[in-house]
Formats: sequence, C-alpha cells, structure tokens
Amino acid sequence: MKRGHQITMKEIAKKLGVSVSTISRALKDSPELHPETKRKIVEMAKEMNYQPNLLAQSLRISRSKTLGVIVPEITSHFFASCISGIQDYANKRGYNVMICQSNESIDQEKANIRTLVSSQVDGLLISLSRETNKFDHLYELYNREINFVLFDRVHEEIPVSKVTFNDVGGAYQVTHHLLEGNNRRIVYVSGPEDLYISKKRKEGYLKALAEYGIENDPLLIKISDLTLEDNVRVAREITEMDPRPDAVFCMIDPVAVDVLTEWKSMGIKIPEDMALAGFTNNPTSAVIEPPLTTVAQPGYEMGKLAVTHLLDQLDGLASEDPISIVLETTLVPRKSSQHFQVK
Amino acid sequence: MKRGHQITMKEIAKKLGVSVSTISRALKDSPELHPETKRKIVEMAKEMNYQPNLLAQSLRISRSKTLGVIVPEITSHFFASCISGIQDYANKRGYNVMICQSNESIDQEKANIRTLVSSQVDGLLISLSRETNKFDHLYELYNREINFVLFDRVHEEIPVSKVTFNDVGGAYQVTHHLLEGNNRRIVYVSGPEDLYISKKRKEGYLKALAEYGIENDPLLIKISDLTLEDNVRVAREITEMDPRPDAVFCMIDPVAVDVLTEWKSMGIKIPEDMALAGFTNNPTSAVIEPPLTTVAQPGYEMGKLAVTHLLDQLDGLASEDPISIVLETTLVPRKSSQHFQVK
DNA sequence: TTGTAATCTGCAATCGTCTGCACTGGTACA
DNA sequence: TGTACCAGTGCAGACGATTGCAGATTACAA
Repeated sequence: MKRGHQITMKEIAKKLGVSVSTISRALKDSPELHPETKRKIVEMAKEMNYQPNLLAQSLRISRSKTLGVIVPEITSHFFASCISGIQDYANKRGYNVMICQSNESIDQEKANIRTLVSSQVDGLLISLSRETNKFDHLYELYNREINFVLFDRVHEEIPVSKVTFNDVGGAYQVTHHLLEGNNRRIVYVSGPEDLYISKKRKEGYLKALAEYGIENDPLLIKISDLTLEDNVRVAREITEMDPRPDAVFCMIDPVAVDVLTEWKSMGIKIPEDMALAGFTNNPTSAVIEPPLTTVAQPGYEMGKLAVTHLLDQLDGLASEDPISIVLETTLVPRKSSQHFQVK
Repeated sequence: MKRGHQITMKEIAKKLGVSVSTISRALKDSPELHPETKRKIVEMAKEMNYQPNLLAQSLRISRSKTLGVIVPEITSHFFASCISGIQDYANKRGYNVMICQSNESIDQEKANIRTLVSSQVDGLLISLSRETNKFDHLYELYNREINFVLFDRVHEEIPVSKVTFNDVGGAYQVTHHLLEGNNRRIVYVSGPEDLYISKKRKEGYLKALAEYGIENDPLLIKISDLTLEDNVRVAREITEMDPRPDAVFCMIDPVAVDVLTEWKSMGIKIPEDMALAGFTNNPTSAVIEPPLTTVAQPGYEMGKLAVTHLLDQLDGLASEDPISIVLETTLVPRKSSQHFQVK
C-alpha cells in the first residue's frame, strides 16, 4: 500500500543543519531569527514542498479549526444549500468542515456527534433528525460545554443558539394566500406531530384561518409519515372527503409533489378542482406542471448565518449568551393555487 | 468563550493512582493486565465519559482515518448522491469524511487539496471542476504517493483509479432512442469542449448517428457554457435553424430543462414539434411537463464504489495498480421524446 | 583583556496516545 | 539460598509543531 510521506520540519532541519525550533520560527516569520537563515529555510521549505501537519498543530493548541455538521440527509436540496453556505463561510474564516448525515435516525445522530466530538471539532452545527424526540445527547453536549448551534430542525427548550425560519409566518402567508383565493375548506397535510416544523406550520395555518373567522376543523388536518405511500394515501383520502376541500397546504414540497402527481393520475385538475401549495421551494416545484405555489426558504443564507454565529462565539466575537436568529420566508405564488373568478 | 474540556487518560490515571500506560492498555483490552485493574479502569472511564482524542491517535499512528472528498458543487443532486454513498460506506469502515466543494473553480480545487492533505487525510476522492484543464496538482499528489481516486469528472491520462459512467454508451443509448423515434436531424448541445463528459457524450452521439448512416454535421453541434443565458441562446438558435431539427439531445438535464422552458414560452410543442432528451436523471426531469427523457446515473452507487475501492487500496485489500470502474447507465424514456406516428 | 549587551539558536517540555522495554514482587524448583 | 520465571505495572520515547528559557556567539565599550 502506498503511503504518502509528508515532509516534516525535522527533515528540513536535518538538511540545513539547524534545529527544528529554528525551522518553526522561520516559517512563522519570527523577528528573532537572522534574516539570512530565515530566507534559506523558507526557500528550502518551498523547495521540499513542506506542508504543516494540521493534526500536530491542532493537538498542540487544542483547537482543530474544524467544525462538525450534522444534517438529516445531504441529498435534500435544502440541506445541500445549507451545507454549501456553511462550507463557504467556514472556509473564509480558515475552518474546515466535517459533514455527517443522520439519515433521519436518532441513533445515527448520536453516533455522528460522538465521532465528531472525538475528532475534536471546535464546534457543531446540527439539524435534528425526524426521529429525534429525546434530547439527552444535546444536553450532554451542553453540559460538557461543547459549542453548538441548532438550525432549521431545532429543539426549542435547550439554551443554545438557534437559527430557524419563521415557520409560523410562512405557513400563515401561504394559508392567507389560499384564503384570498376564495378557498375556505383548507386541508393541512402535516408530518409527524412531534416534529418542530409540523407544529410551527400548523400554528401559522390556524392563525390565518382564525383571522378569517374559520374555526379549526380537526378533520381537515391530515398526518403523513412523509413516505411516498403515505403521501399517496393522504392524497386519495382528501379526494374522498365530503364536501371536498377547496385547497390543500402540504407541510413540505415533496409531499405536495406526491399529492399533485397522484391527483393528476386520478384526473383531478389543479388548481381548478383543488388548489395546492407546499413549503420549501424545492427546484422541482418550479418546473412541475402546474408549477407549485410554495414558500421559499433561503438555505444557503441559513447555513451562512449559523456558521458565522458559531464562529463568532468560538472566536469570542459574539456573546456566549444563546441567541435565536429567525429568517423570514417568502411566498412564491404559482399556478397551483391560482385564483379563478368562476369556480 | 466556552471551551469544552475533554477527559484524558491522564485524568483517569490520576484518579485511580495508576499510570497512563495502564489506562491505555486497559482500554485496548490488553491481556497483560490484571483483570481486576482492567475492570476498574474501564468502569471509571465510562463513568467519567472518556472519549479518546482522535487527533492524538492519528498523530501517533500517522493515519487519520479520514477521507477527503472534493466535488464541484454539493447542491447538485447528482453529487449529493455520490457524497451520500461515500459517507455511508466510509462510516461503515470506520472512516470519517471531510467534504469540500470547488465551486467549479480550479483554484478552489487546488486550495481544497492543499487543506485536505495538510489535514492528513488518508486518501482523496475527487471529481474535477469544470475549469480544470491543467492537471499538475493531480500529478503532484501522484508523485507524493498520496492515494486518490477520481470519479465522474476524471482526467483520463493519469495512472490512478477512476470510477466513471459509460458516457459513450449512455449518449449512444439516448441518441439511438431518438433515431428510433424517426428523428434524423438531431442536435447535440454540448458543454465546454474540453470537458470530459462533453467529449464522451459526443462520441456516443456520433456513434449512434454513424450506425444509421448519418454523417456528422458540425452545424448540429451546439456549445453552451452551461449558464442559463447561454442555454436560452442555444434554445433560440435551434428554433431558427433551417431546416429545423427533429430532436435535441442535451449533455446534461439542466440544459434540457432550460431549453424546454424556453421553448414552452415560445409556444413550441414537445415532443410534437421537436423531441428532447437530457442526461443525468435529475429529480426535476421526472416532474417537468412533459417529463424529460434522460439517462439515469446512479450517483449513490458511484460514491459507494469509489470509496470502497479507495479504502480497499488503503487497507491493502486491493492491488495498488490503478483500475477503471465503468458503471452502466440506463435510458429513461419519457414523454419529451415520445414517438408519434404522424409527425 | 575583560565585561556586557545584543543577537541568534537550541534544548526541553507540551499536547494525548501508544508500546518496547525494564522493573518489581512473588512463586516454584534445584 | 540461589536461580529462573511469570504476571503485572511503569518509564520513556515517539508522533509533529510550538515556545519559554537558557546557552552560544558576536560586537562593542570600558
């Protein structure tokens, strides 16, 4: 097996007949050194293509300049955007990033935290898995005084910094939009009920209904486990409701896409027969036919803000007191909820 | 600033009044130790929630059990899938993964390699940026005997292992499919010409044409720089060609999506007026209207194979001689290329 | 010639973990 | 009583980079 051998200071030192400390000082441009010695060393280091061993440096200063990121899944466009933002802004500040996916499993999430902590990351950025309904592992991090920031899928109670979207506001916006389109019987398709976003978006949905004097009808709230099969089940159930609802607001775009696809195959016309809206603004939603009304969440921005705040804390630029950053969402009205005068 | 303090062996040693070496041996379950001592130590370690410092371990054994991954962009669904595969299979074998994106810039790519190497990754998985047309940085890795595997966007000449798709075959499949649909004037929309996949897919396109006795007409090959604007330009130019082509094969799905969107806005019917096909099978392509004929590339599988081979090399399970793994693609015929008897 | 400061360089310890070797104390046998 | 052996434990050095302090060299002044 090939073993890439890295040049070390020791080797430069031997070649030049000086001590390792001198090499170290020369490369840090220390003023104590004779300029000529320094020049020679720097030259030789370049020639030998010396690259410092970050592991050794990290061990010595007890800081790895590495952050850990845990997301439910990388292949989701939204999380990929977050990662992209995190990555870019971490690099800008000289930090590397180790990324893990929990695959929506709490056990995997815990395992990820363990390895990242063992790897001596300086801080963590975590978006919780769907399964995560116990939070001991987070409190353990907290008690061990390991810096971390929660984003998007957060646990509200724990006193650490969080970056979230105004989910209530976004759901309000989209429900309000549907109401303005003269829809009155509006179904909310929720994910598992203990999910943070399920709760928040329901809140916004109910708030908009309340403003229109519509009282909460529990029959209009459907719960899907977010699998394709269950989304299809819900889609069918909705068509069988009597009277049939005017509109459907799905907690996330993928659910709306499944519903839309199922309805299309059943010959139901959107938005003529029923209006439809989602949440997230996945790339898919723009090109599907009809284009899906949704709520845009800037993932890149979220990643950027989360990592910047974490680094500010690490570098002592931000107060240690946890803060909560709430990003606003934007309604993206498209054809799937278009209002027709004659219904 | 909070500073998470990790328990070290030294602290356990002090608490138990034994030496650090004894702790180390106990935790490695060394047979030299008295079972009772061992038991006590293991117990105490658990109680104090000891976690080994991977940095120190890595430094000592000169292996970090970490791999570096460089992709052009994380937000692309295809690369996200690759990463997901890499991640899963690396973890299964006890490796962590550091991910970087080059953002299609060769300078960023070089910088990423530098940091990852400095971070002492045991190996690298690289997919080249669009800009990469010089390969010195790869040869440098090669000369320094640092293990790496290229995937998808590879440089053919360098003698390292590569994992690619049968791009020629895939392009042949899709062109053949278009030809079978009675299309004869088929445009190939290529990306920048020095891109690996541009060349390969063109090869497959020409091969299929040749089989049908159609000679290569350079006017039917359009080149886009893959930006939205340029894709739109190409889309328009195609409609102005005289005689108008029967079908268009775009090198990658996003180009086809842009073309399709532009044509729709121009009132051109697909596939009635012109047939259209892409390559990659992005999620978007399935839901766009009309659904886009394309070629499926299993990204997760590619990531899995690439990382497995790299780890096999690292662990001495695979020969050091570079190999080339070629994954087959699958034609996904959809409505955008549907054949109509009466044209 | 000696003293002293200024300049330059090396030693040694440190970070946390691992391991070859040496040491201790006990038992068994000659 | 001496020797040999064993289990059980600790010491010290290594991985690579950094840094306070001490030591060495030089130059210059007294």
